[in-house]
Amino acid sequence: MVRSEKTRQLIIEKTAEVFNKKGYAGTSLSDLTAATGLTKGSIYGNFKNKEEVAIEAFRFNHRFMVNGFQQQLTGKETPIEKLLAFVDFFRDEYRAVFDRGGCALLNAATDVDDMEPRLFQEVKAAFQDWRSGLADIITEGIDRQEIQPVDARKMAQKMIAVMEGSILLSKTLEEPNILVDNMDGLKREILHLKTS
Amino acid sequence: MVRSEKTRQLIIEKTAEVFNKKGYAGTSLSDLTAATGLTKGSIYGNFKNKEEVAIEAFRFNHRFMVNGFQQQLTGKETPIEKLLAFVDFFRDEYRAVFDRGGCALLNAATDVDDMEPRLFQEVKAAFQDWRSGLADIITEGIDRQEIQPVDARKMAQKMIAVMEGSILLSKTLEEPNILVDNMDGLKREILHLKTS
DNA sequence: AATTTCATATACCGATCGGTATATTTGTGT
DNA sequence: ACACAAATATACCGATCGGTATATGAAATT
Repeated sequence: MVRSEKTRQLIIEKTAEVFNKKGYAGTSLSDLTAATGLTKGSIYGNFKNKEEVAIEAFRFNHRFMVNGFQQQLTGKETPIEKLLAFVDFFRDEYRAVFDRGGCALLNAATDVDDMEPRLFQEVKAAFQDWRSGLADIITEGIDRQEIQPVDARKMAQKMIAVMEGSILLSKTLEEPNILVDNMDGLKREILHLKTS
Repeated sequence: MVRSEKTRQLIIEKTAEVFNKKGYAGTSLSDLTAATGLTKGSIYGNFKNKEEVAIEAFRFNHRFMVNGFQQQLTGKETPIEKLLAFVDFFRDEYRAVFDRGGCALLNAATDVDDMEPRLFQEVKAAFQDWRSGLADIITEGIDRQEIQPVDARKMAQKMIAVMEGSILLSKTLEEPNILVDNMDGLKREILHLKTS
């Protein structure tokens, strides 16, 4: 990796958490220089503007979560197991998520207004991908006759809503148990989908 | 109402939507003067600083939702009916909520970092009140033997999570049906709590 | 109607904002 | 060792930030 690419990655990694915690408008360029130890000149030598840094930072934060999902998914064979793995990521890794400022999708979705359309599209696409991924797993389970014939997309949307809403409430009230309890409830709901 | 008090109310009413849409850091004083048609001098004659305007704006936005709940609750007698009324507020009035920038609690909770501790405490208290209110209704239902003996607080937390998460997803994907579907699902869940 | 009081507008403050032109440094190939 | 290229730092830009002192205006008191 050439020098510039290394610096670019450093900037993304170091600023991702700041953007996630303080939001786009709330993060200034001096926040970025403070977080990276670099100067404005160096940042603008590697990025077109603040928005581009924010987009890459969001992608990094999103990838962090996707990687967490992937890790929980390793070895899981059945669709039911896979669905439970998503829920377990938040249930078991909430500390890592909270320490980084919470779910990047939740934060970015509320933070971004119409002033940053590119970032908004990123967030929207991320949610759509997540929904598709979950729906595909559910559909596979239905095809395999391991899951009752439900509306896969609707079930996926409900799961995302419970997960995101629980993160919000749990983090705001500073009560991790809310997340744990709700994730346990969601897992029970998933298990009830099994064809018995 | 004296003149100053009227102006104060005008500022709160006109800026509440701006704060809800653009967030605390994203809302500048020129946004406030533009929204009100007043000048900085007038605003600072009625408020100590920007934070104080933001706090009152949040209270206004919060009250807007509480009023909506109250309206849906009028005439509802049984605990089950009351719980359904909360869900129906979002199900049926989502357009009003979305037009104002979404749920004020959701927005403020993610928007506010540790830089605005007073505003954060407001949001936290609002969530706690909401949870208490719902839990009290559920407890009443259990006492009346109209609702199965569940953990009232946990059920309340789950309801809030589903409602908030659904608003987030529905608004971000610009698909109102997500909210409608999830609220219908939540209502079914509530009805299943009935002692049959 | 004159006076006083209180609210709003004007004009300005230093600081910081996002961004850029240019100088300096760093690493690399010869 | 030297020259070149690429990357980072310095110094600066106009604009806007949140906030304030003061002037102007409108309402209420007498």
